Amino acid sequence: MPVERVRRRIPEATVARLPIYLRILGEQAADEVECISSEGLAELAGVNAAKVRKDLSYLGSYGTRGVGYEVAFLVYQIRRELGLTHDWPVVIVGAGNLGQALAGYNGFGERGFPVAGIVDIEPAKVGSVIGGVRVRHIEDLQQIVQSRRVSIGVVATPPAAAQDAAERLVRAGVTSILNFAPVVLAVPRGISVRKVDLAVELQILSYYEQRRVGVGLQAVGSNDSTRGASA
Amino acid sequence: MPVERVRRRIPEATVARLPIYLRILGEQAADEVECISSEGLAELAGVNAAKVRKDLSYLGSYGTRGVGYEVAFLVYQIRRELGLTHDWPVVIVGAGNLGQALAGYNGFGERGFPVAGIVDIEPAKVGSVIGGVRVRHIEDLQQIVQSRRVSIGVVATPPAAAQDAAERLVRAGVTSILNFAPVVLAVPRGISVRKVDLAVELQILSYYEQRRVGVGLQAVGSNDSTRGASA
DNA sequence: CGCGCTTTGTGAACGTGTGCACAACTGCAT
DNA sequence: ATGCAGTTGTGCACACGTTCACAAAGCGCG
Repeated sequence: MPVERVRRRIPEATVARLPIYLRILGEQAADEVECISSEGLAELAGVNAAKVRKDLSYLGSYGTRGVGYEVAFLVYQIRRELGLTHDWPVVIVGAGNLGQALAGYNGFGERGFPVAGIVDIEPAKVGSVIGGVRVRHIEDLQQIVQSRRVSIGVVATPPAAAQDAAERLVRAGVTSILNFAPVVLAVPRGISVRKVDLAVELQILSYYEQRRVGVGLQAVGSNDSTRGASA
Repeated sequence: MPVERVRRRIPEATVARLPIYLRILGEQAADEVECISSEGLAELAGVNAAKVRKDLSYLGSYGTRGVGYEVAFLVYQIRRELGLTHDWPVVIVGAGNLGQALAGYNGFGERGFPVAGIVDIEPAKVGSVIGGVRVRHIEDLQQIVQSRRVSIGVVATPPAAAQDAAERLVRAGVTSILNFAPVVLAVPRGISVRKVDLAVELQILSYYEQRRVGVGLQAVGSNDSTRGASA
C-alpha cells in the first residue's frame, strides 16, 4: 500500500514567503551557488534568519547543520510544496488595458502560468492577438477552461463587470481567482480568491506618508505578503 | 491654542482595510445611503462585523448606538486618516507593458493619485504619450519629482533594473515606493515600500489549488490585505 | 417618561505569527 | 579521536490580530 503522506498544514504567512525564497534560490542556482545558509537567504529575502529556518522547517528537515541548505534540493522541495511541478494555465477575463498588459507579460508563462486564453464581453475586442493569444468572446470561456484544464482565472474587468466575470469563471469550473478589480467578490465556499488592488496599495502608502509629517521616520513592519485566499 | 491631537497608532491590519471600507462607503453614498451599520458594512466588505467596529473605533467613536454610522461623515474621517484630503501625484519608472497600462489606467487619478510623470531609460520610448502623459527620460526624474512635489514612486521596470530605479527614486526625493518588479528592493531606513508581485500571488493560489486535490474544500483565511510598508 | 429594541464600543479570550536563544548536530582541522 | 567553529531546528515568550460577548447608550413608541 502507498505511504499515506500526512499533509502538514503550512501557515499562511509562510506560504506567502515561499515564492520569494523560491525566486531567490533560483537566482542563486543561476549564479551556480550550491549551498546557502538561513542567514544568507534571509538577507536576500529581507527577512529574519530565524523566520527562514522556521518557514523551511515546515517543509521538512532539509538543511545540514553547520553547512546550510543545498540550493537545488530546496528549489525542488519548495516547488513541490507549492504545487509548481506542473504548469497551471490561466484564463484572463477582460481584454482592456490591464488584461492586455497581463497577457503580454511573459513573466506569467515563464513562471509556470501560461495564458490559456483571454476573453472579453465586447465583440469589438474579439479577434485581436495579444502576447500570441487571440482574444475570444466570453461565451467561449467554458470551452477554454474545460479543454485546457484551467483552474485559475484572472479578473481584469472594470469594477462593474467583475462579479459577473467571477460567476462565469466559477460556472466554467475555475476554482481559484486572482482579482484585479476594486470589488469584493462574492464566491461560493471552496473557491480561493486573492485580490490585487492598486488603489488600496497607494492609499496604504498615503497613510504612512501622511504620518511621516511631523512624526519622524518610523519602522512600519516588514514587506511580507500575508493575505488569505478565501474559501 | 490648537488642541494637540494625539496621533493614535492604527494597527497595520486595520490600515489595510480602511481603503476597502472607504470604497464601499463611497458606493453607498452614491446610492444615497445615509447610514450604515457595522453589520451592513461588514457584509459588503466580506469581513466580520466586530472587526469593522474595532477598526472604526481606532478613528474615534463616530457611530451612534442603536443606529449605525453616518456614511458621509465616515467617508470624511477615513479620508482624513488615510491622508487622502489632498492628491498624491505619483511618478512611474518604466514605460514597458506594465508602466503603460498603469499610466493609461484612469483609476489612479480618479482616486487621488494623478500620474505626474512616466520615465524610461530607453531613449526610444521617450516622447510617446500614454494616458495623456508624455514619456520622459529617466534623467528628468529628479526634476519631475521636485517640481511636482511627488512623494510616491512606482517601479514598473524589468527585475534587473528595479534596484537602480528605486535608488534613483530615493535620490530624487521620493519616500514611498510601490514595486511591481519581482525583486526585494533594498532601500534606506524611512522609505516605505509595498510590493505587488503577480507571480507570487499565482503561486500562493497554486499552493491551495494543489492542496485541494484529495483534501476536500477547506477555509483558508479571509481576503485581507495585511502587508507592511517597510521602513 | 419609561421600556424595549437596536447597535455601538470594548474587555477578555483565543489564535496566529515573530524572534530569541540554545541544544543538537555536522564537518573539518589537528 | 577530539575539539572547535558553524549552522540548523525548535521550545518559549512575546506581540499582534481576531472574535466573542456584553454593558453602555441612543431611539422610538405607547
